[in-house]
Amino acid sequence: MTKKPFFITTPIYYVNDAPHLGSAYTTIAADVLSRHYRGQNTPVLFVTGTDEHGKKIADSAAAKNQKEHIFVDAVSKQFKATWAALNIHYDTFIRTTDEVHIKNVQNQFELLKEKDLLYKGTYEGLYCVSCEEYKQPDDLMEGGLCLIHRRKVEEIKENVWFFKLSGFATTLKKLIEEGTLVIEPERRRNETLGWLKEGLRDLAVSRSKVKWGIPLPWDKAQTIYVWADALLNYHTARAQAWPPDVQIIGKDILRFHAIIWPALLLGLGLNLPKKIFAHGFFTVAGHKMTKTLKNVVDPVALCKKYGVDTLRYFLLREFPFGDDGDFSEEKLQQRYKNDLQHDLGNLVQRVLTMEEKYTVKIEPGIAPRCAQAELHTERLEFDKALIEIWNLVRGANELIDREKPWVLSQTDPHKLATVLKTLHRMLETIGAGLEPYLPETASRIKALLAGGRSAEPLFPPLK
RNA sequence: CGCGGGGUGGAGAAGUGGAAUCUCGGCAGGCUCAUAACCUGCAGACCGUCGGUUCGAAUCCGACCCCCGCACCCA
Repeated sequence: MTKKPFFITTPIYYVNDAPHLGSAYTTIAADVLSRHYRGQNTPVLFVTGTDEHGKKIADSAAAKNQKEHIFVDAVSKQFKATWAALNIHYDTFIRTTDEVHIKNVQNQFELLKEKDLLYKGTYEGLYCVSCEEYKQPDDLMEGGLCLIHRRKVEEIKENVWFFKLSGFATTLKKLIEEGTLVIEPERRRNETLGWLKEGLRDLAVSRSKVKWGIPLPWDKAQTIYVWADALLNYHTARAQAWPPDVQIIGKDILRFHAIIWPALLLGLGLNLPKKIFAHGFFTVAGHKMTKTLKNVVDPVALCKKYGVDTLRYFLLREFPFGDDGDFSEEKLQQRYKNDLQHDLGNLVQRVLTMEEKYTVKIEPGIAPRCAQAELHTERLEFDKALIEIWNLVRGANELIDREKPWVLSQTDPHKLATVLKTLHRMLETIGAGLEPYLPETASRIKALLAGGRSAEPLFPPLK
């Protein structure tokens, strides 16, 4: 019997623009987790992808004078290229324009209808004819003017299909409280329970005015609401791994994943994901990262400048996954200089140099694992896992200073060999522990320890 | 209004009843195997405010002040 793969998902990313640091953050975290499990010989299903329907995307395509499918092909490709640049090893890349996904969404909607969970109702809202979309009262200027077009929004009604979300509040609350559906960090769980306590409203799950989307099978004039379409991607990708073990999301989309998504699954009679983990957000040099501020950070550019592993390290080390934090290139450089270049890079260099200089030959061994780090990784405490590994790095540096191999080489060759062997093993442990986080560095360390030479230091000084 | 989170040395954080910890930065010293790296030590916080519980509170309780997020745009 084959073991059910450990099923990890990221959200599928909306392709109305190129990938940015935030999507990279989520995806790197998922990659680290899946590399960790693969390293334990646990089969993994790691799914990511792109969300390609909806009016915003039709608009973005139109702005470029492109057909929708041409546009989404291009951006989706860009996401794949970004993940390749970031060393992300996913198993499945789902696109919501995939034929198999469209079929699946339509089938699931048929099923919801059969189960009497959909009904036709009236959606009312403030509509801007120029934007062709509904506005929230908060999004409007005084006098009910659309911010973008400065024209008065209209109160309109349309007939759409509703999902009976309201009926699931009690069940969801129970499932979350008893821990069947785990939501982490705890504050996000509390937040979700708070929403449930306030009660749920039924959800409009079709749109009569959005053309670029999946048609409702029985009412082809309407398309399926993009979030319902998008959430079902996880089910399309399921393989033999249902349900997901961990679904990593950003805190902004908690409501969709902690409420709408499980309600849909309950409605469909499917098992719920075991855990939903909502991570925090970056500010950029203290400011919210938004397109209007033009401070959106391009992860690929950072990789080119500092190396993939530097970016992966910084993002996961700088602050706890789940908390908010701040990104700045200065901070990234600090981390590079202190942690990677000086602590780790220099340590590897000095140990290898001593082995060579004092002609001590050390056979490759089986490195003890860093169990503490692994435990933290499984809890998605990536920063703590890295701190554990760096405690080993620091420990090795301290050991060198304490034992003074350069003295031992004159006085006690036997002890010298023992000390260098200990250090060598420590580096093996460090290298292995780093594999999920810094895969490139880990394999370079491994090669160096096995006797390979390299002219290029692990982390050269920044220019 | 309400709900959720948060306010700890110059900066960023850990710490949920019992000698205030870590990293960066600053200062001083040591070492020479090493990528001007590494190691050691020092200075620096009355833990948002006020009040309470307790032998004892950053940690529990109450009030208040300030910051951030909150339903179909967004990792």
